[in-house]
Amino acid sequence: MTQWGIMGGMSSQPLYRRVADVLRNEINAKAFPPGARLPSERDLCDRFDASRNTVRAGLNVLVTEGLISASQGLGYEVRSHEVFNLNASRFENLTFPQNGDAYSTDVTHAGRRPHQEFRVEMQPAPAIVAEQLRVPEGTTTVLRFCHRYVDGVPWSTQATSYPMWLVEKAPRLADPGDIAEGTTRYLAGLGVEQVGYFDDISTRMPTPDEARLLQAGAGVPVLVWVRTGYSEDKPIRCTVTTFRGDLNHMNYEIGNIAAREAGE
Amino acid sequence: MTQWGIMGGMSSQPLYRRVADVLRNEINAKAFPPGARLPSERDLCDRFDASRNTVRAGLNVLVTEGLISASQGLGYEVRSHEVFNLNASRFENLTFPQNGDAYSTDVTHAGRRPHQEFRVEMQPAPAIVAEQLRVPEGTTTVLRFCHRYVDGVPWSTQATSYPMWLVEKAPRLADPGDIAEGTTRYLAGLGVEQVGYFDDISTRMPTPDEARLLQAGAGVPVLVWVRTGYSEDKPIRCTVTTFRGDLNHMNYEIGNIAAREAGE
DNA sequence: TTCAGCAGCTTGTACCTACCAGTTGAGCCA
DNA sequence: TGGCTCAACTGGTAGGTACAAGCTGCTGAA
Repeated sequence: MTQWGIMGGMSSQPLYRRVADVLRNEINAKAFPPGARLPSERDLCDRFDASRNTVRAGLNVLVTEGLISASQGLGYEVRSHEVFNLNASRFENLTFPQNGDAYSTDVTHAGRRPHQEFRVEMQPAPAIVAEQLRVPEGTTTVLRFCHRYVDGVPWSTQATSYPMWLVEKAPRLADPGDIAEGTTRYLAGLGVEQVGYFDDISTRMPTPDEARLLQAGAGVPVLVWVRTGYSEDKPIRCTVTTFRGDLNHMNYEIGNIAAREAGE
Repeated sequence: MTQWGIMGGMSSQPLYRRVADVLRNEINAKAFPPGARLPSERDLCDRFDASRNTVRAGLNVLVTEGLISASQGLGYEVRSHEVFNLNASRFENLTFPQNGDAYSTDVTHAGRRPHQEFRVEMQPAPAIVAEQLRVPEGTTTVLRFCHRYVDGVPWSTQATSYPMWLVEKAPRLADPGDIAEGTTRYLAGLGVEQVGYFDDISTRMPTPDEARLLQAGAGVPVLVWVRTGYSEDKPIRCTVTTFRGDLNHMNYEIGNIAAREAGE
């Protein structure tokens, strides 16, 4: 048996790291293509002449990196990524608002099946939202929640807050269920026109709640997209969207990129 | 001693998860504020009546979530986040190009100390870049690398690829070192004007190399920002920037948000 | 007074065992 | 044939041990 801490001499890396490195290289070299299963922990123990704990530590590195996922009874599987591109600068185009909501048309257009669940609540505004809407923290706002799925897979969760002064003008915001023509259109019909947005994009590891909702395994970060919509004189809404980072990219088009479309 | 698998009865959660949950709540409730040190593993063993392995498994959950970081000999510390906002829609403003490079002015403006290291190489274009520049994969391009620091902390790595036809027109692109007036200006002076951008933003866990370069501990995802610049008729450059996700947000301003600036 | 070195703390790596729990397929019985 | 059980795999959780290695402060010698 290998003695502790003596190390092969040729390598100063800890054993569990070497396990991770070797497997990572094999995965990247497509020796284990996406969807393939790795050998079992016990097999890897034999191969690397290491204990099960050490092999597990190595595999855990790859799980944390989002390269593989583990399931009890089945083994370790190489993750595959099929990303969805969200064009955020065209998403709710100011000059050409679509009928209905932008998400459904976008997903359907990509040949995939959208599904969404709505929920409406009145809640005190969290700090980040309050700051964007320029109301005191804790002020009541109307929150429209939305869980979105693509082909049955949880895709994103969205929560839009509207300040109370706007809800008084536009009472249907507080109705449960979707607003068929789209909220942007509904508000425009009432004389409240969105003339601009401010977007803030960040990333972090999901909270346990988010990981459960989005079915994001360990090693999958989330993209957090905060969009604040403005009328001529003040902010009118703040939408916080949380995406699974392994499934989504965000795109922005700035200026004239006619050359891009021409070439495609 | 607690017998294996029998569980306290009141809780079906594994012990290591309860350890993680309790500590996470205490951290979020500021019982351990950012920068504070957690009790040592041995102390936590006593507190939770668990083995060191189990406590370590619980702490590892929080490390993976990016909430805490560990250092040998010192203990576990609660991470603090001071984020830097990068205004990507103003960053290289098409109508008001700044003198010098945008990053330095942006960072200096925030009252912080910028530092960057340049490197120039000729390399075959990787698949993603080749697709954006619309040249065959593996075609030689000029790559300008840049490692950026803020207050001495590694902040981002940037790699800009220029197609060879452009380098023939603009030979200084292949010179080592910075281009003082900014590459955008230099190119504009040669009649190659950038009229638009396409941005692609994604997130993932860093590769081991990236984690080393950015000094990103476990549980810190990276933001990957791919900006392709277009002239009137074709793509002229592709910049891939990799940020530490815990230190950076990206902002976009779309349409008229005069109301935002007015209120600040 | 200064500083080298050690004691005593911390986490890191590595090994062992034992048992729980999910998945699958072989094989038996109705 | 259909359906059930069970054995044999998979990873998940939990306990233990030992020693390596990084950090800090005390202590004693120069």
